[in-house]
Amino acid sequence: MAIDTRERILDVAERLFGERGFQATSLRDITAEAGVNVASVNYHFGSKEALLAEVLERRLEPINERRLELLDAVEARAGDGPPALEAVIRAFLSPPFHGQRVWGDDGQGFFRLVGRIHGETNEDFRVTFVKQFDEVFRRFTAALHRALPHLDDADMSWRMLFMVGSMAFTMSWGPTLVARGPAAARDPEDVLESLVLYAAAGMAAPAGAPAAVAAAGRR
Amino acid sequence: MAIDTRERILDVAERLFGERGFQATSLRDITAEAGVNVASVNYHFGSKEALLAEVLERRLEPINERRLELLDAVEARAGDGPPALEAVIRAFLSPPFHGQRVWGDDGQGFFRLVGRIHGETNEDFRVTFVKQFDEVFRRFTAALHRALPHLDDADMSWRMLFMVGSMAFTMSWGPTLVARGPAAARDPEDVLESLVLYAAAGMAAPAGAPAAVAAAGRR
DNA sequence: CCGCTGTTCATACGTATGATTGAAACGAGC
DNA sequence: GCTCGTTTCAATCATACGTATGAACAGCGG
Repeated sequence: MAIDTRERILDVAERLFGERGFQATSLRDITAEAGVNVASVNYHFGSKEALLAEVLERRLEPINERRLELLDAVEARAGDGPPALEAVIRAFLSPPFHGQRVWGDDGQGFFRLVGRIHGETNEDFRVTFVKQFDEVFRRFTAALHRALPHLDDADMSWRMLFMVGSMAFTMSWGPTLVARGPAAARDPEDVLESLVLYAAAGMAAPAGAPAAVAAAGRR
Repeated sequence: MAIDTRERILDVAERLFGERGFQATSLRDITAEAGVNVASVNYHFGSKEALLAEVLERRLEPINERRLELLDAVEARAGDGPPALEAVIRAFLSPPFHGQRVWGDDGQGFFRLVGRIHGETNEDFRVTFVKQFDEVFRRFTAALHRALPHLDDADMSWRMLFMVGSMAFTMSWGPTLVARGPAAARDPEDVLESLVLYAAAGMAAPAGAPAAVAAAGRR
């Protein structure tokens, strides 16, 4: 049995949090499925919230590292000129799609959890969660600004939100879509490609006019 | 006091579900804040889940109705030709943004709830939730297919998922972004406009090639 | 063989939850 | 002003939760 209690807990927690959500998963569900004692979670992690934090960090850290690596490469390739938009976006979007079963009909685990986490937990946790992405966001915002000089700060913020939204939503609902798939079953790699094309086109769209102007000129 | 217990419960529930999430909000929180008895929820709605369903339906129904109305108008205007892409997308995206305070620094209520709901609750609830959109999805899928004949079914499904993701995410995180706003404070109408432009450009992006081909031709 | 350290265990604590009950209060219609 | 269906209420139910406790256990250096 006891290969590594800690690891077993993390694995099961990742899967269950992903399948049912954080609040809806009890420590007893986790420990029962992992074949360990209830107390072991608090022994190893301190609390349920701390367990969640660790589950996320275990995966997020390498992902964000990889994002920065890829961005470094893209920027190096671009030299002094603006980086290639599609390449920047691919650097941001691809890491979560790699290195793990993304939507095996069972687990999905982390993939789905990340999608889920965006909507869940309290405001405090959101802040903590966002902190993990601080550097990533700064770097990518700067790179995108160079690639898309026609966007002001506000436009850029919103469009990045749109992009992350598509990604998060795909993670959360992708498995559902694939399962009940209306002809949508596809390789994760293809979906990633689709997402990159979509985001790149959206990002590159002409800057929005203020509402008043847009309303006047709309039709 | 008792203007209408039912309505008071719905209002408070909408706000609290939006602020804290479904699971994290207890019936006692709701009833205390609404100034009604705990038992009244079960009396009027039957269960906590049924309350959530009613909260959603109360807002979603008019929104989806409005979507279809707008789509009717767009299609009528197009006659036999393909409908205007941007107009179709605006018909889909605009209704949730209208007719309510969208991100007053307090409430937000429903707006945020809708964003939240996508990540929460169990798989069963998701199915029920999706059902409400059956007709809307069918109609809009068809319209988009006419506007974008170069997309196959799979592409279309995924891109609609991307679009909905941007929308849901904007609803969920928009208030946070605006509050802690890095220069992003903007009129909801402007954000909607931004979102429409982004989605229209993304939707109209060239069809994705299968991964193998894309990988070969990527660089 | 001891005692130490890190881990696992069964079990219990206090609290909070969603739901239910049966009686009280209300209010429209006769 | 009484009646009867509807609505509200305080009180209670069983259950589930996250966490805490203290004993048992294993491995190992001495």
